[in-house]
Amino acid sequence: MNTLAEENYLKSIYHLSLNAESVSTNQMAALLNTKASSVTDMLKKLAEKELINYTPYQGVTLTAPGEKIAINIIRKHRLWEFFLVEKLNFKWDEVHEMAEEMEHISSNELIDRLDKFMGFPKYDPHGDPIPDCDGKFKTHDLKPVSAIDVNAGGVICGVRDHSPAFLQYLEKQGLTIGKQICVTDIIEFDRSMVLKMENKTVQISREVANNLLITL
Amino acid sequence: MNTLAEENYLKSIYHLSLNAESVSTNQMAALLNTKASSVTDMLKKLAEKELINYTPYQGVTLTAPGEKIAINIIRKHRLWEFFLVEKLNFKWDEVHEMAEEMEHISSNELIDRLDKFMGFPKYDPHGDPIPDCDGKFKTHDLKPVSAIDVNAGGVICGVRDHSPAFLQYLEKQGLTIGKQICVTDIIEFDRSMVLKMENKTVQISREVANNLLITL
DNA sequence: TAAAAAATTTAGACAAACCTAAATATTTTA
DNA sequence: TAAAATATTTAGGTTTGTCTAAATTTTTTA
Repeated sequence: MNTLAEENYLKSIYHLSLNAESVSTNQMAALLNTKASSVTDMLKKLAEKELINYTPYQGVTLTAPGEKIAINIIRKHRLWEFFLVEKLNFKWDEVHEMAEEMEHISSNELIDRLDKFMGFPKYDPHGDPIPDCDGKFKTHDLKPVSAIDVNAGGVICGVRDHSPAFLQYLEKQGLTIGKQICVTDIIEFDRSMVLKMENKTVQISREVANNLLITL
Repeated sequence: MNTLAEENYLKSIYHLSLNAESVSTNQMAALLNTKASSVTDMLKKLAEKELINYTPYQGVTLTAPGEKIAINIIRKHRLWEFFLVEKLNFKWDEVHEMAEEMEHISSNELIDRLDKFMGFPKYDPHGDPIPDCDGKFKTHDLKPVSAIDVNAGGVICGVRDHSPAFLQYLEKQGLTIGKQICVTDIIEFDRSMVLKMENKTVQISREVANNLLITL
C-alpha cells in the first residue's frame, strides 16, 4: 500500500482539483504545511507510481488510480466523522483532527462494515457527501447564502470553511445543517445579511454568508 | 507525543515483561520482526526519554511513565477489538491486525467515549482485561486447561496463543469464551485431553490445552 | 576456568520525508 | 518584449528507523 504521506498528498491534490484544472506546487505546499521543494520530491515519487500526471512547472492532476485512492481516503474520513458525531456525540467542530488520523486505517472491509453499521449515511456532519464503497457520490447543488436575494431562502446543507472557529460560531447562532433560513434584508453599508430562521432573526457578515451553503 | 515505532517498542516491552523480570534485545527483535541492532538503537532513544531503564547488555524494564504509555496503548487496542467484534460483527480471529493500527489513534477523549459507548467492557474478545481510563485492570486468575485434573473443570476465559489459526480452531470446536468445560479423560500416550462441554465431547492436544485458559 | 558460543552493541549505510539555499523556468509588468 | 517578480526545481543536508558486518560482552560448556 501507500505511505501516510503519499495518501495525504493524493487527498490534497483531489481537494485542490475541485477548484481548478490542475494543482500547483505552491498550493500543495500551503495546504500540506510543507515546503515547495518537499512537494516536488513527492510529486516525482507519485508520478513514478503513476498516481498523478506531472509535468515539471506545469502542475499536477490525478490519474484514475490516484483519484480512486484519494476518494477512498475521503470516504473513510467522512464516515469516521459521522461515527464520531452520531455515535460518540462529538460536536461537528471537534472531529476533523481525529478523522485525519482515522482515515488512514487501511482495512476496506472495516470501513464498509462501519458504513453499514451507521445505515449508509449520505452526508457527513458538515454536509459533505460520503462516497459509497465504489467511490460514487452525488454532490447536492448548493450555493452560498451570499448569492441569494432578499426574500429568497433555503435549507442549510453545507459549509465552505471547516475551521472549528467558524463551525462554533454557526453552532452558537443556531445555523446548523438542516435549518430552514430566509434572507429578510441586506445591509447596504457592508452587505451583511439578515436571516430569519425559526422565528428568530440572525445577522451575519458577508464573510459568513459566503461560507454558508444552502440548497437551491 | 511518541512516534508509532516508539509506541510499538513500549508495548512489546510491556508484553514481554509479563513473563520475565527484564526483557532482552533478542526477545524484542523477534517480537517486533526486526534486527537486534535496530532494537539497541531504539532502546537508547527510549532510555534518553526516560521511558525505560536500560543498562547495555543487561536488558530493559519500563519506567512508570513508560508503563503508563504502554498500558494506554493496550487499552486502545482491546477497546477497538471489542468494538470490531461487538459492533461490526467481526470474528475474534479477524480483529488483531486492524486493532494494531487503531491503537495508535492519539485522542484519549475518543477512546474514553468509545469505552462509554460500549458500556465500559471489562474484557476484550479474547478474554484479556481492558485497562480503564486510569490504567487499572484486574486480571482474573486463570490456568491452562493442561494444568487441571480429570473431573475438574471451569469456564473458558482466555487464550495464550492469539494467532488466527488457533482461534479459528477453537471456534470450530466450540471452545469459545464463556463456555463451561470439564476434563473427562487424559490419554496416557500423548497426554491429550478429553473435554465435555454442552453434552458434547471434544478431544484436544496437549498443545491446545496449554493455550486455553479457564477460571479456577 | 579458559575456550567456544551466543547475545549485544557499535560502525557505517540506506530510504523516506523533510529542510535551506541556490539555480532555473515561467509569468507579470512596465 | 526585456527586466523584475514569482514559482518551481535541483543540490546538498538532516532525522527516523531500519539494515549488514564487525567488534565486544556475557554466558555456556568442556
